[in-house]
Amino acid sequence: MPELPDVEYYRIYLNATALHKTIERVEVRAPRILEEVTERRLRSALAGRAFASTSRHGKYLFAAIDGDADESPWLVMHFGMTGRVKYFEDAGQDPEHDRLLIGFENGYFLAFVNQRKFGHVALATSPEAFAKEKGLGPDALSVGREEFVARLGERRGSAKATLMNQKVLAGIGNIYADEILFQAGVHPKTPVRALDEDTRGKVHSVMGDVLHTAIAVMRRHDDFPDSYLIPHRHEGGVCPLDGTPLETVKISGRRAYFCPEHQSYGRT
DNA sequence: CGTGGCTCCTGGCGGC
DNA sequence: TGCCGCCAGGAGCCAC
Repeated sequence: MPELPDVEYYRIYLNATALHKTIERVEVRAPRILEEVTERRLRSALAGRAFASTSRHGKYLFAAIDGDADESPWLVMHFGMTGRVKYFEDAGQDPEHDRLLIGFENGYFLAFVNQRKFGHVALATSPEAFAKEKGLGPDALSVGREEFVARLGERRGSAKATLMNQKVLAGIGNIYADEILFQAGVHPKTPVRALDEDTRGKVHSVMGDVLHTAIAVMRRHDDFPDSYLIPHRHEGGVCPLDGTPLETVKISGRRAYFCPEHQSYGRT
């Protein structure tokens, strides 16, 4: 699940559950999720401290660690293709695929759940420094139209591959790239260079609408509007506008769903 | 710089 | 039922 809207929802969830609670225990259940940090170091960075606030950049979730901060006062989480965070009280509620368990003094726990183990947990100096080191582009939710249009301008690849390139723009993955291009009326294989400025601006505004809507849908534990491509994004799915059968094509090794009637190359 | 292939993992599904 | 290959909301690495 974890593209920008999902991670933003997890961030809000952490704010509502795991802040300002002293950490007592840290248990790494799947060492391979640790990125450039040992269990020992993670434990010493967290034990006796508490999370003070959260932040997000693209698909990365950050939690600030309070106390006399050492050099790496931020916990970093990335979920890969599967995952979430879960706050719970009884050990019996420990979710499946719990790869990192943080126990608080109040008896509650926070689990980093990551079925496929493609996720990572790390420590960082700051979200900004981390994003810079990873070469991440600006966050898709806060990038302005000017910058968005300018960043696309330097590119040669397809619209979908470019939207999913975290170095161009951080936060968009396979599902939301499809949704954004559907709503913007752009065929996923359209070379970015073939998009005129109006169309790029349209993609930018649609992107903002889609991301905000997706976050709201998650907070309400609701479903996407039927006018969205997402509910129809499956084998045999049809365009919500007029029932045209959706088609698929591989881009960057991922399957792109699109409507052959409403998504075109060039102008829309 | 771009794309496609392969890889890391786990699990669900369809086909035989 | 059992086994097998394929696919899944990510991304790094490599060859071309």
